[in-house]
Amino acid sequence: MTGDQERDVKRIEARAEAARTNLFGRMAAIYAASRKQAQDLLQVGGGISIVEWRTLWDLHEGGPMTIGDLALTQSTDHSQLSRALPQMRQKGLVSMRQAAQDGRQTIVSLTDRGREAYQCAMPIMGTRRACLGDVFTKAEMEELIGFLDRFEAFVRRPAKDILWKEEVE
Amino acid sequence: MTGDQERDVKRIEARAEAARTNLFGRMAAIYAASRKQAQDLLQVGGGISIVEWRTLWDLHEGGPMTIGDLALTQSTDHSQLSRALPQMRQKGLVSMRQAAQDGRQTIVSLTDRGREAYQCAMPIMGTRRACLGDVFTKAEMEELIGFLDRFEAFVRRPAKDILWKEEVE
DNA sequence: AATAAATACGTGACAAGTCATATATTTTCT
DNA sequence: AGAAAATATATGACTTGTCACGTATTTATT
Repeated sequence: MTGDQERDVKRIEARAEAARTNLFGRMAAIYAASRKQAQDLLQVGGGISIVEWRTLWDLHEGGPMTIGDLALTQSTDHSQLSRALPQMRQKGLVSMRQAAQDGRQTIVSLTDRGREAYQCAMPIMGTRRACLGDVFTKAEMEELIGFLDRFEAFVRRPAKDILWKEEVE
Repeated sequence: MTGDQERDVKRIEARAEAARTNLFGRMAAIYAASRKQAQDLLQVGGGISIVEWRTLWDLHEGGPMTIGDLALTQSTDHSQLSRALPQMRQKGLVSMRQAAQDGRQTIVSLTDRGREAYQCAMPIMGTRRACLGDVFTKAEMEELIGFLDRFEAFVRRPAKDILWKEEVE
């Protein structure tokens, strides 16, 4: 009974080591670290948020687009943009207008001030990508992206599929 | 002027395609999907949260440990555990007591009910890992983990390092 | 021994995601 | 044309993660 209540450092270390090879757990920690690094960098690059940076970048590269386009490009929920865009408009970074052809859509465009904000953050975020390019060769990066494609396909499977599949076997 | 205000579908599609090879952006979307899948599965496996599942699992494998041990094993902030553990104790899943050797520490242990909750969720989460094993060979998985080790080392670099490095070059 | 520094944990505030639901506008069907 | 279905966006509620700061306890220093 008492033995079960004891803290066993070796056993705990073994557990931590096992966790290192758990892809799901690793993704959580790695993404959290990646996000924090981006936030820190953007603090230097004009004090904008990650969502704002993505939006400036997408609008700069893709030109004016709807909120749905932005959500699709960023693989995120449109609600995140619904919340961020009014603030960005207030800061003068983007302009928004109802689409002429389809009144449900909102067309978002970069303003001059938005372009300035992009130019301010871009070198910093570009440096980051350049540094990442020193960590992986082109071939390795392609391989990693390929792995991630497969992993993403897996995690997008509905929970049902995963449970059913095992039942059948 | 008007041209700049037009939504250009081809250009937007090109932007979305470019985003596919952006590791940072991909990580965000993939982890979000992974988390959602885990939440859905845990809904079936006893209705526990991800933090609760991790904690049950770690305690089951690693035995009684401190809150700090749990945070380290899960590579997460201790605050997350500080919030989750009182609820878990209230549900009767874990017991907590002040460490004898060090009064600052709290030793967390699995209760019988906690073991039951683990046994309930484990088959489902185990099935998930088994299914992932069908997606990657052992060698591929090792390679992927190796890539992630390197990526993690990169995203854990302080923002300063990344900016300074480029200045020097 | 007394003080200073480090450590463990609790808690408030926030960012970035998710979903569900509501509303306005289009599109489709009869 | 009118009704029904689909779509685009807004919004509230929630989870998972971060940091900063406060307090209690332990360890180190003088």
